[in-house]
Amino acid sequence: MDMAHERDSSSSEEEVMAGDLRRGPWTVEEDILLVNYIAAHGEGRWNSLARSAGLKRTGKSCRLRWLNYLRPDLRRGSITPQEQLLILELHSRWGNRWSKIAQHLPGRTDNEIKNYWRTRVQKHAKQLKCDVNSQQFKDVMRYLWMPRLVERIQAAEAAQPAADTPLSWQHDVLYESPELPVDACWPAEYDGAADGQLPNTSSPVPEQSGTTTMSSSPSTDSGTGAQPIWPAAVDGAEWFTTACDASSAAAMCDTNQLILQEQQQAPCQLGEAWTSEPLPVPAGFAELGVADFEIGSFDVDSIWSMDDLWYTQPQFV
DNA sequence: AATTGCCACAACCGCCACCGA
DNA sequence: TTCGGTGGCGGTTGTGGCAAT
Repeated sequence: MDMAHERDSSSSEEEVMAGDLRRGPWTVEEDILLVNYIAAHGEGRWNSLARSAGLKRTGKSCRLRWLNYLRPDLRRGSITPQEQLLILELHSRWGNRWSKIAQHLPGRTDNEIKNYWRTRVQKHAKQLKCDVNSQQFKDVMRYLWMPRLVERIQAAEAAQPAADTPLSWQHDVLYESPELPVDACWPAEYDGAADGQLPNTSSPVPEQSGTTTMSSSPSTDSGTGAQPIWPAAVDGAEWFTTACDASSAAAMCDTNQLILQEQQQAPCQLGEAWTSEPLPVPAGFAELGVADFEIGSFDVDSIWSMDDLWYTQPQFV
């Protein structure tokens, strides 16, 4: 959306004046002022920047406008399936830590991700009549939406193979994550994974020692602390290995591995192809008709209620 | 054609942490 | 140690666009 740029700067009647400060939508002139000033003087010291640039805005407003809209490295356009998948995964790990999640989606802002979550994901949770943070909804994401997203990604990549696929940058942002020191968390089996080669899937991921910053990341979404979203029977990295690509799977394995170790669980086992050994998807999941969080793809009338799902497959919860 | 309701997104608000004086 | 300024973050609200009626 480009409301501010489409806005007639003279239509200021809805803009609120608070003292000498302007509020409401930004005008083209204000944007130009801000961009030019930052180009000449750089970011930071937002309050003084606002005054020096001649903007009748608060420093906060300038900062937000720059970070969320004017920054040149912003990635415009709708959230891709790859990004959706990453958001789901990272949110399952960190909860509503939007800025933290945004750090792993180049060009996306925390505001954008937050809006995506609220407008798409929470909407579907509401349609399913369950809490977005409930285990039920997380299972729907895990067993239904995320595999479907992966299928879409795979199909798109098969149709248009590229040297630097979206999943490659997804790997990059996870692999290069400052919280995931390479030496500490990137198993030797994954050497070359970034080039699209499959890891040595016959070897389990080496045991990791110590804790990481992951352990201190509070999870605000479930109240259960950091929980790997993957089922215990089949680890998430497996799931991701064959369903996505090797590099992303390895990165996912790394992060999940760290969490799993904290919980004294078995290390993730790479190798069994999720696509050849599918997860025991509960009966009814496949018929839900829920592809992803794209607008319009969700026909609430065609799906079962969450109660139906779990009452018919209670052993799967 | 007009109205209504929903959706997505930009922007704001309140709180908090950090930092320097 | 205290305090004010600043910036970051998550939650919430306001608004334009658009589809449905």
